[in-house]
Amino acid sequence: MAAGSPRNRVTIVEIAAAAGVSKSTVSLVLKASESVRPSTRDRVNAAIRDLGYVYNRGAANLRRAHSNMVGMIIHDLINPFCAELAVGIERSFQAAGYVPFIANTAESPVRQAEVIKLMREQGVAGLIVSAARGTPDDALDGLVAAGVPVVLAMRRLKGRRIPMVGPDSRLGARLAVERLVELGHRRIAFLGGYADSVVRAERLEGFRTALADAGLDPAAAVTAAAAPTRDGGVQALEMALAQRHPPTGAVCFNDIVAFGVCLGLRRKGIEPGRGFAVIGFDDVQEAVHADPPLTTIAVDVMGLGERAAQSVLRMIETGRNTTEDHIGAVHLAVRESCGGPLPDRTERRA
Amino acid sequence: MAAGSPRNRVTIVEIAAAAGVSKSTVSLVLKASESVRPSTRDRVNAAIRDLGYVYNRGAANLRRAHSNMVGMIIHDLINPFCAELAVGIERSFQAAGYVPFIANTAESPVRQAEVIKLMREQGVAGLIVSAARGTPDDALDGLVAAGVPVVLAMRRLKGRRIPMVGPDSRLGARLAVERLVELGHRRIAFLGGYADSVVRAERLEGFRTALADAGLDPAAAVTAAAAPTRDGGVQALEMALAQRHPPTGAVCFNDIVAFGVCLGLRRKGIEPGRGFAVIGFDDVQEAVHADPPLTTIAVDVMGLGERAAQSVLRMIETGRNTTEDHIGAVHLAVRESCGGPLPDRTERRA
DNA sequence: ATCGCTTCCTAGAACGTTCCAAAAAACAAT
DNA sequence: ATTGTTTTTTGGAACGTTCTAGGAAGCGAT
Repeated sequence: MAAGSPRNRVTIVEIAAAAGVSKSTVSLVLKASESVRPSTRDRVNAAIRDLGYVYNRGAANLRRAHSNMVGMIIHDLINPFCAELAVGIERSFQAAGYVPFIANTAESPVRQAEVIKLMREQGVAGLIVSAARGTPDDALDGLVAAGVPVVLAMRRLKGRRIPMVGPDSRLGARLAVERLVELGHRRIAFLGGYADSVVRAERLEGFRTALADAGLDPAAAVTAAAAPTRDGGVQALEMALAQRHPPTGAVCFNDIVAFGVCLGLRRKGIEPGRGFAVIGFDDVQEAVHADPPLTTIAVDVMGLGERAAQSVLRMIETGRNTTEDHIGAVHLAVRESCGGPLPDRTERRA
Repeated sequence: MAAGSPRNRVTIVEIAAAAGVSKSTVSLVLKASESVRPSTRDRVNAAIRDLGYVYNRGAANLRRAHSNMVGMIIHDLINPFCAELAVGIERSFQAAGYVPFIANTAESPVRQAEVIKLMREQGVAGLIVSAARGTPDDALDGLVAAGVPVVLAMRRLKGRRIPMVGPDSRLGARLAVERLVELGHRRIAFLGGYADSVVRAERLEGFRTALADAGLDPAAAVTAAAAPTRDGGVQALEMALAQRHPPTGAVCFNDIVAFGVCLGLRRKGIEPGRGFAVIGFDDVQEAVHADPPLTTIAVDVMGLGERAAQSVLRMIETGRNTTEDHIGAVHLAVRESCGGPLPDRTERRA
């Protein structure tokens, strides 16, 4: 029967004794080896069931080349975009027979360093890191030097050849600008995101070149940095509207900022989508349910997560470190927050 | 210098050799023992730094009574409420020197069983489980029989004496009803949540007794079950409004449902807070930023998470299993979605 | 019977820590 | 110097697996 006295686990040797075989045989049964006679296998499995045996991975990892544990370090789990990313990654690892563990750093590089240390001590076979803001560029050097496969998500580390997966920020920003230009806007702002953010720099670059290509002056465009939060969106909007020639539409750093911008507009009596066009970035699940539904750059987060997981798995299995990035496709999901005609159905994701 | 050939880790013995001491001494230094002479300690630490030693918890756990790893199993990480809970729990464990790992089950009991098995194999010292919908009542029996400290979050398991932490659902629902009654509402609905949900049953019970205490007929009140999502909120609202005597206000299963209800109202040309009163439950971070800002039952998620972590830690440290529940305090956060006068400042959390 | 060949099973040495018991070193008091 | 006491240090046996090499059983052919 189940049980077993608490605090004294059943081991492989006890199973061996109960089944009348050696511990080696039990080990073979555990890894579903071909070369053990069916009758023996059944006897062992019965003992495993009867004694309530629990496999001890810690002990096993001591002998094996690498564990089956992988880690994902997320810079802000409360952010729905990150949560979706984490879940996408987790799913792929799970499917591949690895055990994924999530840790949150809440944008603290200090905390991140601790978590990385702990993951290493725990013996992770690979790691996906969505780096906290202000992460020093050498934060992962130890890990990489030790040969642990690492893939960065979203945020790059300067001067390091660590593979990275993320959406095509430049193209996304360009698509947003093109849409607004098409709708007749001439004064377009870029709102939100921390000024020191690498991702923001990329989106801003796409924004500016698209503006130039459309014959507009990038230097004249309002760009307001602010925290990538709803509050930040409100602030950025206020900054933008306080200009001499306020913009008539905005590309936002991400959806959360866009929500804030919509909120700020309403507070000023302006209806998003009618008096002012708003486009977000990411296409989080709420975007389609927002009021008004948010026009945004859809990035297929889950797909990005799967891709990151695949990269790590490949590195683990081949033992070789890729340096190849994966820039995910993006597309414009047209909804109501930017005005203009709508597509046939309000779409969601590719 | 850093490095060390990949795939061949530095061990305690090598540190010992480098520092000219025995491995026992290195072990003592690692656990910051008092009884090692400072000069020796420094020598060892220098060797640790120079050789790039990484502690191997797997090996250590083999000898020790229990590991320092704790697990949290969350039924839906994409749900902001759950994410906030997870982060709160994580923080407490971290502060106590334990290593918390998050796993998401996406409401799948099958997945949950796998995850629990993996956590056990990994040798967790304790576990916090926010059970997936449809979890069989015996899902944790093995864990409990083996003496692993477990605390349930939010959802109880029938017929088991496993401690649980969660908000005071009955009181919360009552506070919401009392508010609406105070504002003059007579036909109040309860919207959203799966019909088979234990949490919903509790909230519904509080809703009904409060209604009865206010002299209203609980049996006459509309209660519409639906998925606890924005879409579910929209559906539940439609059901409610289709009644012969439609309600004039609603207590919602949670904030997400409430957001859906607000959305549905707008689509019908009704302004939440003016034509129809909406009260949510949980007070997720978005509630205060929603449009209109959501009146809701604030539950202090982070506090709940901390409390859950404390319980597990106590069980780990004392080796005894509590069976004591913790029902967290709740209070009404009055904002605009229910109409009526506002407090001085739009508040957030206790 | 003995020999080869499979097929199935096993002893025992790892793996990197912790911890007990006891040795060695350091110091203080004679 | 010797002794006693306290402070430091150490050998070596665990812990629960995996894995290599080889042993035992079974079986058909000589």
